[in-house]
Amino acid sequence: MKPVTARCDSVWSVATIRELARLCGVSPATVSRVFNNPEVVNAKTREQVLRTARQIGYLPNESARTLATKKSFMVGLLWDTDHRRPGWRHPFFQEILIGLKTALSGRGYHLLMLATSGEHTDDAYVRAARRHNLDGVVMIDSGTSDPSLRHLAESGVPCVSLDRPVQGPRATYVTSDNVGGARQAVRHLHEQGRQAIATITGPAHTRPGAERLQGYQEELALLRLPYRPEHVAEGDFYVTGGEAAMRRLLETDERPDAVFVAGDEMAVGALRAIAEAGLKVPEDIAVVGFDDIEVAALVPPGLTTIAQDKDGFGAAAAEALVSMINGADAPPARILPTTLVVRGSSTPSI
Amino acid sequence: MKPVTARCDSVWSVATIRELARLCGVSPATVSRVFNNPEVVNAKTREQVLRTARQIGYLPNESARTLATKKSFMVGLLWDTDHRRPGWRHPFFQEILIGLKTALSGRGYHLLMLATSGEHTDDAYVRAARRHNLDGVVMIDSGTSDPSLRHLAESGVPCVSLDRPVQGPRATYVTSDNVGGARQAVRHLHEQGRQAIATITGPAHTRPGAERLQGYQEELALLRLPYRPEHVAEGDFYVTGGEAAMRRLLETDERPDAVFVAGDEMAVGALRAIAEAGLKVPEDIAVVGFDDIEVAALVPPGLTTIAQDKDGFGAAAAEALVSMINGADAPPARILPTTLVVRGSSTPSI
DNA sequence: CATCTCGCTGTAACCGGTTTCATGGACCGT
DNA sequence: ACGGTCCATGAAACCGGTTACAGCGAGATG
Repeated sequence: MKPVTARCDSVWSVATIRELARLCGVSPATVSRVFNNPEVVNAKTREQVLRTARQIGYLPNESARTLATKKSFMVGLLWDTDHRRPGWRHPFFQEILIGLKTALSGRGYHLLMLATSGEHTDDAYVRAARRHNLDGVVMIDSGTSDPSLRHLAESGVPCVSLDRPVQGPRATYVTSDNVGGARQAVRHLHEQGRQAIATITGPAHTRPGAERLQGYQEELALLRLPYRPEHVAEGDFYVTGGEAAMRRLLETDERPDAVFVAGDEMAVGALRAIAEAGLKVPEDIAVVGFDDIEVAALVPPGLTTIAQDKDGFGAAAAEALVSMINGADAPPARILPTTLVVRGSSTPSI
Repeated sequence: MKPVTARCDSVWSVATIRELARLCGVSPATVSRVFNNPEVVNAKTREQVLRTARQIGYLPNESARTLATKKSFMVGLLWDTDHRRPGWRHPFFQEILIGLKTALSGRGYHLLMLATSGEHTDDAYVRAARRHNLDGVVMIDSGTSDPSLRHLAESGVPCVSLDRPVQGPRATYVTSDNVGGARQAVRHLHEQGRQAIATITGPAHTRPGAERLQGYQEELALLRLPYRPEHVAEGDFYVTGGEAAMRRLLETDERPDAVFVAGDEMAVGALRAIAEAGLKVPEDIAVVGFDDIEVAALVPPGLTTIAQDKDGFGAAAAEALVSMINGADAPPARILPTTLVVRGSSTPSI
């Protein structure tokens, strides 16, 4: 017997359905119908049941309900915030989370942030998800081992992944138009008269990192600007990585006069490195970030950035998930458009 | 019949305990024991059951388990992120959330972010919490109506509230030493030679708002500095409120040479208002914030601030909760110490 | 009046676990 | 050979809902 086991003799969930039924002089089945199919039960009985239920504070037990119906009205969030992998302990996802919660909440679904209960195996999350009869799953940073996740996605559970493609009968993903956004950024810098446009990328193995680099390259080509490998520095999506990457860029033979940074956190680091080098933004170097997280607006001179539709992420994820839960096939991936937000870091006029 | 109801014919939760039992030629009871009291079952049978379980991918159904044991290993998060009340859609709580999740996760508890399922009554959260056999509850911004929350707290469910006192047999709260922190801030400003120290407070009806004001007043008195009501401006804990409040302070007859701002978000707004007025930080006005959220380090010239122990919040909340879940009485409130973090906004030397 | 329909309700099985209690056998000492 | 422990296990009730199916009475129809 585990010593941890608790004694919880509280008034937690008082009345059962049978008790309520007895008080009303009806059968449990009728009470159940009052709550699930109100229209099939006689108006008079229905009222009486509802009244009595209110009086004794009856609340249906969701575990029992889930057991019987196999619907939990819970959506799992697979998000490694701890251990080894840096995960995405990133402000962007924190900002998304609330939107996601709100969107799901509005559709009647709870959001379960799963624990791995100590067992740090690769599929701990997946196992936890399956145990709980989750109606669906949202995955943030599916850095979690691909095999087990694929297993999850392929098992038919509705899955929505953020920023990373998944395959499965009921799986889809939502992401921003990273390529297009990067191109917007480069084009904007070019329109400001910049010629030597460098970039700081995310880790190459991440999807957004790769796509934003691709957009950068595409737009350079389109604008017939030369592509210089030494003007590409890889960061880590965080401030320090951006700072380090910027320093490297500043040491190159031909110093860039603009830099597209594939994440606002890194852009803040870049700003810092530039200031440290005694250079001015935007006069000496223009900077454009990506994400439009809160700091972007707050850090002087104001960070021009490619805004991701953060509320859109949550909304799109919730919508796709719920439609699949209701039996629809997996909708195509949602690629959310990005918006250029011009602030002081790219144009002197502001 | 609701049209929303879904068809989920997937391989979700395949095998039942009886099936596994049959395959092993034992009774369901034995299988159950293998997972819950491994030591009481014969080593040989145990191994065989475990092996077979692995083979067929058996996973116990948590709903059934919860139904039988009344333990869900889930902790509810009561957090109004949406509707009317501005709630605390605040970066500080986003930063805390991850710590909380991690701390609970490490102790084997899942975190359930409850939906109010459309019914925007005051006790929607409370009702939702009770239905789910939650082992405990964490409340962020208990702006949710006091009566229903009190009901919850008094019903014996382990409750931990953040930043707001609660009463109940199994209820406690964790908060920062707001009074002490505010005093640190004022003292620090005084040590920098400032004499006219103003303050921007949080909304008066919030606990942290009130306490930080109190600390400000106490320390002024201790330092024998005059208390001027016109040097107290109320903000809303967000950037815009801080900005507006600062403008008001700048219009007062005797312009302050320092300001203690009861929240970093507001402090950023204050910095902006000061810059707008053509004044310099820290030369003309020194600024000290509260929270030490991420922006504090990033906004020039660096915001001196009173750091709250964000990881400590999550850890303390999880610890208190779990101890109560395990049957302990409510531990006394945890008042976390704050730390002065000196950056450029209060001292020219840095 | 017999029968058919329809609206409402009850009976009972079931969802998938846990747990109490009883039991059977092995082993021990006398 | 016998009674007493102890260990390992099984039978069955239970947790609190849902739901297929059957039944019943009232009103409509032939």
